[in-house]
Amino acid sequence: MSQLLKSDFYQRDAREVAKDLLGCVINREVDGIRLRGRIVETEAYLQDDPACHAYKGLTPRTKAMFKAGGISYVYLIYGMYYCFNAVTGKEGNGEAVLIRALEPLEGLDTMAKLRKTDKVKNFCSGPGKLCLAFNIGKNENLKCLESGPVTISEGSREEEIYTTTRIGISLGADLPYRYYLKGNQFISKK
DNA sequence: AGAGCGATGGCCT
DNA sequence: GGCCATCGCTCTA
Repeated sequence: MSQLLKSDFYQRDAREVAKDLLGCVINREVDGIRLRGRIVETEAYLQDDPACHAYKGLTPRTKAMFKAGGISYVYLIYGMYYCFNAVTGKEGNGEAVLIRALEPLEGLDTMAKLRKTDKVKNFCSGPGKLCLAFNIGKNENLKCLESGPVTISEGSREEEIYTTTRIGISLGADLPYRYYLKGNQFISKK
């Protein structure tokens, strides 16, 4: 079993963490079954960035973002989907990395049930999809990424990193804060 | 392959 | 009351 990422990994600029998370592995247990997925697509959100939930300051929803890096920030979007973020930076900085897509590694049968599809490429190829596949919801908000219930461990990356603008936002749409692995089949969008 | 759109609920003004 | 860091279905081609 490879090493879990430590808090100092997360307590850096979200853009650096977003790139370094590519190739790392998310671990989760659902009904005694181990689920693992390799991170292949991320987006960085910074406090001085108008697309960031923390842009307007601390609110009940965004309090996780202002804590020290190394915990989760999970929120509900469009009334029906959750998005999973790794909080980054020092305490008091409102920033995080959105995990947008995973390459399924282990527990594919469970993912198929949770996603109600047999198409592996459709299991985790989007932020809402991967939360369904890993059964991540509001209970997983504000949790330590080293102790769980969701953890992230070191991985390997041989692919080149592509950098583009972020998906699904209007403000800050020109900022190049989206990162993904070149040629990977499990990203949400080219 | 791609555009359009409805579902659905919490947060914030 | 308006706005979403989305998804899957339908329609057109």
